[in-house]
Amino acid sequence: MLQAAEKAERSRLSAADWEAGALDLIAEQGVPALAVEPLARRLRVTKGSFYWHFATREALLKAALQNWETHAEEAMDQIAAIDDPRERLSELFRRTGREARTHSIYSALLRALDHPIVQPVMERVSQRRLDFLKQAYRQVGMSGIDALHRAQLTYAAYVGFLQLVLQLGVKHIDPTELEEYVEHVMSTLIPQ
Amino acid sequence: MLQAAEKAERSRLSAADWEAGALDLIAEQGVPALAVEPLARRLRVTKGSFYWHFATREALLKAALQNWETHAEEAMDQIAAIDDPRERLSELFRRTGREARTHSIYSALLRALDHPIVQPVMERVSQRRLDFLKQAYRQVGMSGIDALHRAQLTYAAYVGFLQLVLQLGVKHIDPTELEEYVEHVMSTLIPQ
DNA sequence: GGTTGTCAATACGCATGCGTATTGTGCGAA
DNA sequence: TTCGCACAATACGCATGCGTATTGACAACC
Repeated sequence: MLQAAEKAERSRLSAADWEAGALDLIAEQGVPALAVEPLARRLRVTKGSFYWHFATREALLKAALQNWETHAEEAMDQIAAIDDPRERLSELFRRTGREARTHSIYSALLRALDHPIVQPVMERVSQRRLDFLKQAYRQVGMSGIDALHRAQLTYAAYVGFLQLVLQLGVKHIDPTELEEYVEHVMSTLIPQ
Repeated sequence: MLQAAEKAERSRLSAADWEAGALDLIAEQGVPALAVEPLARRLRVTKGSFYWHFATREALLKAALQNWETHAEEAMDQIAAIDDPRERLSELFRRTGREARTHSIYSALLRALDHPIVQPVMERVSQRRLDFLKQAYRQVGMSGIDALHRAQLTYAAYVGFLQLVLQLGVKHIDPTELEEYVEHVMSTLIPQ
């Protein structure tokens, strides 16, 4: 993180710097907080220069989400490379507890699902993850319909977990407590 | 629903009318969409009269959330009256699929968890529901820590489900398909 | 039938955000 | 050295939202 801050040291900014700063803002304060003037202040310039890089605020949002989506897909591909489906699911669950930034952005995008630019991105990412889960559950022996439902249940649990922990702080992310929770989730959702 | 619209027929409005209209707006477009001037237009008056009833926009939000919280508690109390814990959990799950408006508001509030007025309300409601779930799981024979984790998992699944269905429309709320999903969730989360 | 209380309209001032237009500046290439 | 490109600052106009101040209207009550 702080990608934006470090670049801000340099005298001049590129489009990539603005995109990184946009993701920082989204992660910290959500999509509605991504506004041109506040972001410009953050990057120590005025908004006058922003419009050299992007036509509109929406263009920046689109570009930033594109970056994030690519990053999210790469992370998925890594896990998908694990052969044993049970091991793959475990790794997926465990990673959810870590990688704060990626999940911060995901959580922020969840809260902006009604936004016309955010929605198609989330639709694609969610569908990929659901397919991923469904396939894994099939490979551990569940029927098609059961695998689909279990995938939906798992994904819903993931989404709700993010919402509750990252936003509400229901539990204060005590690492060992989190680990125990993840173990419970795995033993409940992954058939033996 | 349409509580606001029907009242709008009358010549003069009360604070309760503004609160009902506020909840309508929140349900339909989320907390950020609750603004004085748009709401006034909706109610066919100008904002000049709003400030006779409420000191600030925040005061309206607070009052509206108070109403909702009371309503949510009453709904919970109804289910809590069911003796058999398994039956109680089933009823809870099944109701989630219905009652669109209550859950629309809940979903909207979820997306506004960072708002200082929304947060304490959601914290209370969430804690009550978690306690409710935990107690039910204990009564069907789970240990304290397992019951807690299962309650958290259940609640996260509920929250995620709302987010995905109401906002993303991952599945288009086909009633029979939904029923099957709920059955899967129950058989997965409620121990036999 | 006049007075009062209750709601509503109008008209402000202020802040923030978007997008545009114009001008300025520094660094690398010619 | 100078020219020009790539970024940046300044200064607009416009829209929307908050909150205030003032005046208006209508019904109930005396």
